[in-house]
Amino acid sequence: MQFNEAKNKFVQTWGALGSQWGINKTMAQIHALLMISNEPVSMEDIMEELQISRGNASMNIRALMDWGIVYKEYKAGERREFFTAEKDLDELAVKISRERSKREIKPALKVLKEVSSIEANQTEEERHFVAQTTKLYDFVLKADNVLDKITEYKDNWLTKLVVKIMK
Amino acid sequence: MQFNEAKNKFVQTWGALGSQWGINKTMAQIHALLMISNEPVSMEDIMEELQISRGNASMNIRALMDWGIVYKEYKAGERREFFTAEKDLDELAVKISRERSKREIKPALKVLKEVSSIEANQTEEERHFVAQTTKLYDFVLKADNVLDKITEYKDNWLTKLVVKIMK
DNA sequence: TTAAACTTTCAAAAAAAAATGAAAGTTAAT
DNA sequence: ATTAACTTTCATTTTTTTTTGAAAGTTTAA
Repeated sequence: MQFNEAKNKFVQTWGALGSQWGINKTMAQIHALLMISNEPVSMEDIMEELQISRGNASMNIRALMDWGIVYKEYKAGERREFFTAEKDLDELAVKISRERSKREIKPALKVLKEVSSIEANQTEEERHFVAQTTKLYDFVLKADNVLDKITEYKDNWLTKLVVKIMK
Repeated sequence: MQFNEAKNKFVQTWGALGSQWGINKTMAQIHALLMISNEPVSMEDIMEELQISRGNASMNIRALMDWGIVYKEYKAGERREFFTAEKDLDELAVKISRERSKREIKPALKVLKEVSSIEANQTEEERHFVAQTTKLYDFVLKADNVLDKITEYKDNWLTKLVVKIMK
């Protein structure tokens, strides 16, 4: 396989994986592109490489920066902006975990707490609802905390986790 | 909050959470509905409760069964089919992990292995590509293995994990 | 201060994903 | 073997999500 073919395949695959996990394809592709680039890339180059419009590029780069996994860089004597991705994978995974927890898990937990706290003990149906949503709340809360603890190790959290599990 | 309001809120929230993680809304909503139901539910009832068409209900129930988290049940003397969800949360999480690993992670790993194995050491750009995709392959493989190990505990894996991490 | 070089925004268009519903298929009781 | 009761399929429609591109906004150099 040639370099260009491999590069393209990687970008496409990362994009598809993103979609499957609820991240828009272009956003994942831009991230892929920056991940494998050894130097900062301009918006122009991203547009060119992925064949996307300026608006699309701008919005998705912004989204990646909001996630904290892409950084803006300036080159001396250059007017335009360049972008780089967080290349440390431990750090990348930590940031993605934290964001998803904040944006999606925490709000869901809030709702689970609410709905599991209703006064409803009249019917078997209602009792089951409360029991099940309570279990779910406990489970999700615990999972969220575990994730938090794991990613607190920061450097090499994955390796440290492997060690803990194997012992 | 009333029971019906809470039930509705839970179903909507579970549906939204599904979307954010790449699972179609209706599929997640059907799952939510079955999770909180204390007895098997007919397709008719699912359609009625979620206000969806027969085709939509049928296809998404099928998808949930393919995931192994919803089961078909027969009631004595009843012609039509009823459905129940896997209600054990440890088991549910294990099944979802296994499926996502099989469907998404494993194929991605295959591609990562391919693209990181190209003979490309001419330019700095090519060397960086190989280095980065190799790191990514190692990382994803390790993460996938960790997930596998954790879910092998089966019963109470989450609690057991908490214990391991705290020690 | 002007203007050129660049970025962002957002209404409209396009593309992708999901839902519908009627026809085809299946099952099981008589 | 027939038919009523039910489920599945899939071409078409609808909805949702994503993308475009032109106008507005911003920044910096002269």
